[in-house]
Amino acid sequence: MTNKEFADILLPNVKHDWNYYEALYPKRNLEKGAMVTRFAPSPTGFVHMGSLYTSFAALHLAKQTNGICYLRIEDTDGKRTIENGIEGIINDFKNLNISFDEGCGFGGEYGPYIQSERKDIYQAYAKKLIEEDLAYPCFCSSEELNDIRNYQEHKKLRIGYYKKYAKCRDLSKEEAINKVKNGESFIIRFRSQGNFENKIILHDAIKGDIEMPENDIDDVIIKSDGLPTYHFAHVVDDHLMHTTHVTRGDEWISSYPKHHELFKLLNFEEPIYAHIAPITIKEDNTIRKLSKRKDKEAAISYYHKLGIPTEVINLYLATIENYDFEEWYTNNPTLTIDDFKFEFSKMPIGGTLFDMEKLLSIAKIYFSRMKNTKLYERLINYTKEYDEEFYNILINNKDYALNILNIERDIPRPRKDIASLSDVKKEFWYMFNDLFEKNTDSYEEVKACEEDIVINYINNIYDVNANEEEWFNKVKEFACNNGYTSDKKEYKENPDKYIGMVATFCALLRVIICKKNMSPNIYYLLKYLGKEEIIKRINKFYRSI
RNA sequence: GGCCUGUUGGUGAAGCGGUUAACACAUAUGCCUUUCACGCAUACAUUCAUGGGUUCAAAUCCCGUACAGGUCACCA
Repeated sequence: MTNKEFADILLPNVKHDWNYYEALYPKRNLEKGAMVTRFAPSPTGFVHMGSLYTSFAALHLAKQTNGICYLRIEDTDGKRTIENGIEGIINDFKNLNISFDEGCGFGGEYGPYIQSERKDIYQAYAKKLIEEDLAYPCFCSSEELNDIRNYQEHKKLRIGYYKKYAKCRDLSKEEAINKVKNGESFIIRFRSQGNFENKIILHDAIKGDIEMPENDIDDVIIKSDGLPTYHFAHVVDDHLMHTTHVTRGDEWISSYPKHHELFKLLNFEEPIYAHIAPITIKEDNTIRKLSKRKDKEAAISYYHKLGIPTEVINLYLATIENYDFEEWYTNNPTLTIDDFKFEFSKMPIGGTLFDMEKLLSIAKIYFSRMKNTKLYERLINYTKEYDEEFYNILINNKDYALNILNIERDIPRPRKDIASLSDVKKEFWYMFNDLFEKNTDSYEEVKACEEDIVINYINNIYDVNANEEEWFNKVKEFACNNGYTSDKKEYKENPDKYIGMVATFCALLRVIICKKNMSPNIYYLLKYLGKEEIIKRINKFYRSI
């Protein structure tokens, strides 16, 4: 029996031979240096921080080299695939405004991009290996495999299906065919040519050179359901789709020797690998990968609810992805992530602890650079979904709201007190009369003078049309004539002679207006509120003390 | 147990044989200011997990130890 006949019996329903697929997927016509990358998730859940982080690198590198980044679905394990998993992933990316150049849900010439639809392709290449005597059927049951394993463990041997422990490796074709005819189920393993004593080197784009032993394990390539294992699918797909750079989690490093050998046995050119360290989290003093199941901050929806835009998440991911991104970003306030040149060599080698505080601080910078019109627009979209009351107020008072949002914003060093869209209300609620009336917070502590003084100031001194400098000079003059001083030294020496400093008077005005000791420049607050409302608030304040 | 990786302040992180050990977040104090914020300044690693070795010189190179992480499936 020839090897070809043997292969035909083992894998009988293969439509095409591997040469067909080689011709079907010709080399890509891209400019020199263009990277072809991919993001290849399993459809086991929604897109989260971790997947975003990994896809982020692939997307950026492809984009900045005028290459291609595609989306491939790795669903060769039917048991783990969840319902609507594939649609879920595609929708998540679309909602995040992330678009792949090609792939599942995005079109392209190198599909199908769903592995379960590529069964014939994998089998064609498995047949090639069988024909070349580089793969063979294995009939071992899981019990037998366990026995081998236990024996190896007991004898403190290296664990695995290799050399003399590979029971089916030396089965003759006839023996194998008999078993097939008896209806015994089988899988296909590749016949490793490696030697554990030899060393190979993984030239990783992120981690540098890593030396490890050559693979000598006859790993499974086709499972009993006819679908490939990850290892085989990876090698076949990335060859056929002409991936130049494989970005994936660093948990794959230890299977590199297998992949290396498969590329060699199949005579494929090996891509460059970039193994990405995970984003981690500390729990009970141990460090583990950020988990979409356990960690609320892993879910993108968590940020959506808070009103933290995806751009902020991207900025955060960029700062951990390349160590010099953050500095670049602060020095280039007008540029965006797309203008930054990412490099594999600047990615972290070890896992990075997730830092919410850092993310929020990035959010503050992001919002501080945003124009009031854009902020308003974002706010409308956000409150429409999460805060109907505020939404209506914003819609009905657009120009006013725009003014409020612009306080200390359109200046060289804008305030940084908004980290999320939900913070806007927390920051500015008191500037909306409806919200102020409803508010039940108590006034923060402040040193008050007689009510008459404040009323007198508003009625007779305060001028809505004054500019900031005139306004302040008048406040100062008025305060000094009414028991306050502007002389710090003098005040320190004779504190009892005065109600306080000019600052004390301003603090009083602030608390009267917004109940809080912290707010943007009072000049603007007074101006936008108007005399009538200010007087109302003064009355309210003095009634409360 | 085998194989692989990492260990620099509260956190991230630069550093690649000679530096006062960058920078950012956080924290604290001070200055500025009408308040808060912004901004500015200062403080926070006498030292780079640890023990040895190489060297005139080591966070940086080598070896051991400890700790942490990954991986050893018909899961990806």
